[in-house]
Amino acid sequence: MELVRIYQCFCDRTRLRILHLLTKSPLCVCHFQEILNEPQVKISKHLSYLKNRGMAVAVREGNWMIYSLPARKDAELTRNLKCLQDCAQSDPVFGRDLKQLGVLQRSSCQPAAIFSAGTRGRRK
Amino acid sequence: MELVRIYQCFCDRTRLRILHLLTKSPLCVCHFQEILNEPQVKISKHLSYLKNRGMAVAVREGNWMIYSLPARKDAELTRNLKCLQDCAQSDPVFGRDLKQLGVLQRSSCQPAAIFSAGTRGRRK
DNA sequence: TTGCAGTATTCATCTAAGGGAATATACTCG
DNA sequence: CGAGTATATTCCCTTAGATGAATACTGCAA
Repeated sequence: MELVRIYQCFCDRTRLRILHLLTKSPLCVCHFQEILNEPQVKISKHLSYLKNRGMAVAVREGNWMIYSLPARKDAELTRNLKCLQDCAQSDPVFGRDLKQLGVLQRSSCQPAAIFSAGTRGRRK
Repeated sequence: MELVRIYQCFCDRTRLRILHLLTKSPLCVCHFQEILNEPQVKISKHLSYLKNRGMAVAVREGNWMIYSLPARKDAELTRNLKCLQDCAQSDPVFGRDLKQLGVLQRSSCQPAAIFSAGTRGRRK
């Protein structure tokens, strides 16, 4: 029952915000810290949790660890991520996260891998 | 964050099977026992869990307690139940549950409320 | 090398949850 | 009423998970 593992990843508020952000862009740990305004250990552990369950992959870029969604997602995950994105539109928390994400992406330092892995975008 | 509550209900295998069955028909506790082949206490507790979180409602019909999905579901729940149904098609566990459900519905005793509340069907 | 930034891990604590045995409750029928 | 059926609850145990403080690790730059 693969599905249960997905929902286990979805069933924590912090992880849900992380996953939602990941549907938009790969991000490094410190970005999550800023956007979610949560301590480093908390973010790092939730990312580990996701990685251990195959819901996220990490690549190193210098000091940064860039997390993203797995390149190949099975149908169940794809469907549920889509559903999450739909649902997120009606919850202000996710809206605020996206807004913060925009601010960050427009700001100074950006590991190159974020853009090579994800959205096209200007380097700083 | 209403969404998290939904995923908390979804993140256990037994509950997921229960919810999936409920998308098809209201059912009483003993039906879940038979279909899922799990002990009464286990079923009963998971149903309580769902009820306490507004994911199920119960009405008494004589000795039976008939559980069903709430009549009014918000958009998030509706979307996720739909997603669950889609995903369920690719997992044999859910398929077997549905088959068992069919057997039960064709068999002898049926509390009236199951049909008044849910699928049209012949009373025994 | 040293120092530092970014990240991960360890240790400890607390709480929620899952599970089962036994018991209690609610209702029906005779 | 008493017996039986269906369901809920209590008690107990065990484990997973969430969190934070402190510490360790990793790679870069001077």
